This record gives sequence, structure tokens and C-alpha cells, in this order.
Amino acid sequence: MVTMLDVSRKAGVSTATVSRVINKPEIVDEKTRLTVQKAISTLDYRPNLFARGLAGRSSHTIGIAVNGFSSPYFGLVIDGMEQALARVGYKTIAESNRRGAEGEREAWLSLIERRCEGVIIHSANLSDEELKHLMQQHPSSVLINRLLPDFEHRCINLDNFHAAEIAAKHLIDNGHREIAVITGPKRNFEVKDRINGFNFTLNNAGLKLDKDLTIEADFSGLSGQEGLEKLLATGKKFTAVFFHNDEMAAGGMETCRKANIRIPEDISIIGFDDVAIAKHLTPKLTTVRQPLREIGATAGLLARAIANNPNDADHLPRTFQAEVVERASVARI
Amino acid sequence: MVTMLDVSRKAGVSTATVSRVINKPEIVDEKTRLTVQKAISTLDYRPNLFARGLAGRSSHTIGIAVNGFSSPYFGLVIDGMEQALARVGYKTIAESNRRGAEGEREAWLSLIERRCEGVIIHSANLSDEELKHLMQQHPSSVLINRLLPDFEHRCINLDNFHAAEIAAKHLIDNGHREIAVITGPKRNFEVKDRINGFNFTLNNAGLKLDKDLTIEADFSGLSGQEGLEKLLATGKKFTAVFFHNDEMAAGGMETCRKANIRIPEDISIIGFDDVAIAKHLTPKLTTVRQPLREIGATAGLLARAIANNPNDADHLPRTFQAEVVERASVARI
DNA sequence: AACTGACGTGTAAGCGCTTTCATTGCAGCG
DNA sequence: CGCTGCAATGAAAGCGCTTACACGTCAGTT
Repeated sequence: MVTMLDVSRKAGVSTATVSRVINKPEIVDEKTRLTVQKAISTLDYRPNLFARGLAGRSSHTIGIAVNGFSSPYFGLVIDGMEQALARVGYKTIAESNRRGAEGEREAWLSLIERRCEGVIIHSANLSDEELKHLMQQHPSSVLINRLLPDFEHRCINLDNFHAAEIAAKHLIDNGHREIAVITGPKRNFEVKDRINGFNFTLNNAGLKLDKDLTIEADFSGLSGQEGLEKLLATGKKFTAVFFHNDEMAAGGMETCRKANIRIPEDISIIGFDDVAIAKHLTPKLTTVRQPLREIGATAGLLARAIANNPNDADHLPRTFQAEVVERASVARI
Repeated sequence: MVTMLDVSRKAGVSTATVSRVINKPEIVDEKTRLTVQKAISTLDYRPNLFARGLAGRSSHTIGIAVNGFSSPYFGLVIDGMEQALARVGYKTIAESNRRGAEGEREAWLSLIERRCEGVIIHSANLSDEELKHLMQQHPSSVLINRLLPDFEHRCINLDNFHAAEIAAKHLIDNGHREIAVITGPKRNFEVKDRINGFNFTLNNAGLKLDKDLTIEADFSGLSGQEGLEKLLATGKKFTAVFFHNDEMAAGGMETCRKANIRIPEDISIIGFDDVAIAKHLTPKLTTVRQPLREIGATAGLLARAIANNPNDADHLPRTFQAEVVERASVARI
């Protein structure tokens, strides 16, 4: 392994100078700089990250902890982050949460251990209390999909209230009056916001949400399927249903197929997220798109800014707006 | 930050002993070990990975470089790897390739720099020559989805020949005689294997592949869509088409829908991979499933074994068998 | 009783960098 | 011509850990 010492010898300077050439080229004389750079490239030298990290230089990497890499949702977030960060010379490292609060804490710490300058966390299981504690202890971490009191400027979120608003509006504009909804777990704050936004819009339009027509599910396809079955079982009339994610919407479509219910002729369906499957469903799913890549990108940039240059952080948005992607699962009636 | 020195003081021993407790607990006296462990946990001490890495201890992490985190394909591979490795106390770090050969090399090196004990690489763009060079230089890296001459024992692959064989067999068994195929890029070795396996089976059954009925595409949905259009334009008769991945199959279905061709009544379709969208298509896609998680898991384990205990490596499989998942897009005729 | 090993532990030398502080050389000044 | 001040560089002290080596201690020998 070729070390900085090798380079310095080859270039006839001290290791300090080599280090400067690498980290602050502007402060070394042009001539020396050139010699050193030549030495670096002819020796094919690459700094040892561990030594660098130990010696205290910043690692130029931002970490992100998610639950499972195979989620289409987080895949996009990470991708967005990775690309934005790469553009400013930063590396991304992704870690997979083990399940539960313990797993989330573990992943977070592990990222810190890796000396990530910033860490971005999606936590569903840690309590506000503990989250606050960790946020305090690790000042350049940022949360996504969670709004932690007192740490709002370090949280990145979709404007779920608004997102549900436009979903409702889309349905109403298309003439729907009896609307059902299948929600995510109600303890999630984003679920609450969606419910509120949805209700708000319905109320404004002089409609109201029938309690029996809102079912709590758990974001899984199966729960969507069963949710719609329950809805059907009530015998109540409804012409449209709003699912809190696409996965559940796909499940819902499945029960329609089984029950011989036509979409959108008999029931209109609107989803949420716009993940890959949405456009492959039949009919193609009209859904509320989250700007996932953008959220990832901003989270990454924010973490970096907080770590290095807190002023920059102010310019970054903390909340994002969804938009509805009109496809073919909502009928005008 | 609490360091090993703090722990050693608290426990009244030297740092060397603390280090031993962490790395080779068996060699320290039980009593001391307990004191030290208590000190560690009351201080909430966590070793500094950089110092560890620098001082030469193994990092207990395996890295993987893929192109983009949002691919449903690699998502599963990484997930499988992560879980298998976690089970043996190893960490996974995933890095996203930048495009092209240069990007792949870069990601590889970057993983090495992070002192990953082993590295697992998916390379589509590096030449065999360069790959060999890198494999030599970094003895505990393993390749997935590529078969590099002279390094077969460090390559993990699907048995593509067999996979295509069973796809063909499935079609033939269902009575199909005129079969079209839409392939991936032919320079890919796995594509070649699939073509060979497919042809082989067809020939064995006394059929042969019509040159006009095989179209080269690029694995994208759009290319699948266009591929089927071209097929239709030939005016030749075919009752089934084999797509080299699900994405393209979805595209093909799209074409059918537009052309008012019923699946599977008019044309049967079989895909490849079995990614998330497959079961959401209408009709549900019959496809050849790759054991993606298992491939990931084995790749991770293999890299680790090569790094630590070459003998263990022998037991691990290098090639995996696909299976067809029968759903609803292939008709019996 | 002196001698051997095995065992448990401590001492201290790095690992490859960054960074502070000191040093040098030299232009510009009175 | 001696100063000051600045720019460019070097010397050396860590960063927090691992590990070779040395050093007791205390059985079990002879």
C-alpha cells in the first residue's frame, strides 16, 4: 500500500505538504503542488480513509439508515440523496435498520461510528423522547418522515395535509361525494396529517367522512385488500376510495377483481406515493406522487450543510409538496 | 467521545486488556473480563472504527457496489446479503456505481478504501482484462452476474442456461410451438446463456427459433414495448413470447393492450426475474424467478469466507437455479 | 529449593494521516 | 542595511486502537 510518506519522498517534500496538496491545494506553491500531484498520480496513491478519519478530517460522507433496501420507496430516496451528494463530492453510505426501536438506534450509532459527517434517519419506532436525546447528541443528523417538536429545522417531510387535500380535491372535482379511505396506522403522524387534510377538504366541500367508511390498515398490500373487503361488507355506498399508499391500493384492486367490481366505472381508486408498481397496475393507478428523490437529495444536502456550514442550511426546504398523477383509476361521474 | 483509555481507567486495567476483552475475550481472566465489560457498558463505550481500521484489525464489513439503489433487482440482492451477514455479525455497506467502466472501478476502489474485508461487485462495463487485474489485486472480492474465466470460484451466477430451459419447457409443455423472444443486450454473457438454453430446449423438442422472431432489446420497459411491436409487424405467427426480464414483459403487455391483443388467449407471455411488479400486472405475470436474496446472501458469505477462512468457501454454491412461477400470463393451447 | 511453562497483564511501538507551531526565505519598508 | 511581515514548508505531536514483546506469578516439575 502506497502511503503519503512514499509520495512525499518521491516528490521531495514533507508529508505535511502532501496533505496540504490534497486538502487545501490553494495554500501551496504552484510548483510544489504540481510535483506532488504528479507523484500522487504516478504512484497511484489513495489516502487511507481510516487514517484520515482518525486524524480528524471530515469523512465527506453522509449516512442514511432505512429499513430494508428492497423497498421501492426508500430506494428512490437513497438514489436521490446519493446523486445529489455525489455532485458535491460526497459519498453516501446506506445502512439497513434491524427491526424495532433497538435496531433503529443501532443503525444510527453505527453510522456515527463510521464517522459520517451527517446522518439521515427514518425512524418509525423510536419515541420522541429518545429521538430528541439522540438528535441532541448527534447534531448533524436529520429526520425524514417525522416531525419532531423542537427540531423542526432538522426534519424533512412531505406536506401530508396538503397531499391529502389534493387527493380529496381530485376526487371531488371528479364528482365523487361518497368517499371511503383506507389509512395507514393511525399512530403515524403522517397518517394523522393525511386524515386531517382529507377531512378538512371534504368538510369544506360540504361533505363529510363517514366513520364507517374509513378503515385503518397497515400499508401492506394484504391489509389494503382486506380493508376494501370490509368496506364492501358495510353495504354502504361509496364511489371512490383513497388509499394511503400504492401497495394497499393494489391490494384493493385485487379485491375488486375478485368481486367483479370495475375500476373506475364502479369504484374509483386513488393511491399514494407513486412507486414503481403504480403505473403497472390495471387500470393504471391515479396516485399522489411524493417527490422521493428530491426529498432524499435535500435530506442529504441538509445534513451536510448542518455539519459544515449552518448558514447554508437555511435555504434548504424542509417540507415538500405532493402532486396528483392522473392515470386511469379515477372516473369522472 | 469516550475512548478505550477511559474504559481502562475505569476498570483499573491497561488499554491492551480492554482491547483483548473486545477482540479475544477468551484469553483474559474471567474476573477482569467482567469488570471491563461492566465499565464498557456503564460508559456506553463504542470502539472507534477508524482507529480500529488503522491499527489493522479487520473491519467486519463487506461492501457491495451496484448501479442505483432503486432497482428492485439489486434491492433484493442487497437485502439478502445484509441479512445473512448480520446473522454472523457482519456489516454491509452498499455503494452506488456511477455509470460506465470508470464508475464501476471507482466504486470498487472506494469500497476497498473503506477497508471492507470483502467486496462484491456487479460489473457490466469493465472488460475481462481489467476485471482480472482487479480481482487479482483484491483477493477477496467476488463477482455477481458475471463469469470471469480463471476466477470461476469467485463468481456467483444464476444458471441462465437452465433458467431459459425451464422457461422454454414451460411454454412447450403448454402446447406452444411458435415462440418469440425478446432478449437483453446480446453482449451480456447471461443473455447469451439464456438464448442458448432456450434454443437448445426448442431444438430438443423438434422446434426451432425463427430468427425473425427474436428481437434484441435493452431490458427497459420501453424496449420491451417496442420489441413486441416489431414482432407484430413481421406478420409472422407466434403464440408465446419469452422476455428476458419482467420490465420488458410489462412493456410487452402494454403493447398488447393497445393492439387489443388478449393475454394469454391470443399471446402468452413469460417473464424473467420475478420482481415486485410481476404479480401486479394484469394478468399476473408467469415468470422465471431468480433466487435474488439467496444470491445476495451467498455472495456476502462467500466474500467473507474468502477473506477469513478460504476452506469454508468451498462449501458455498456458485451457481443458482431458477424456477418458474406460474401465474396467469401463459395459456395452455 | 531452584527451574520451567503457562497464564494474565502491562508497556510501548506503530497504523497513515492532519494540524499546530516553528522555521526559513524573501519582498518591502524606513 | 537591518527590520517586519508574509508566504511556503517542515518537524512533530497526536487521533484511538492493536499487538509484539516483556514482565511478573504461580502451579507443577526435578
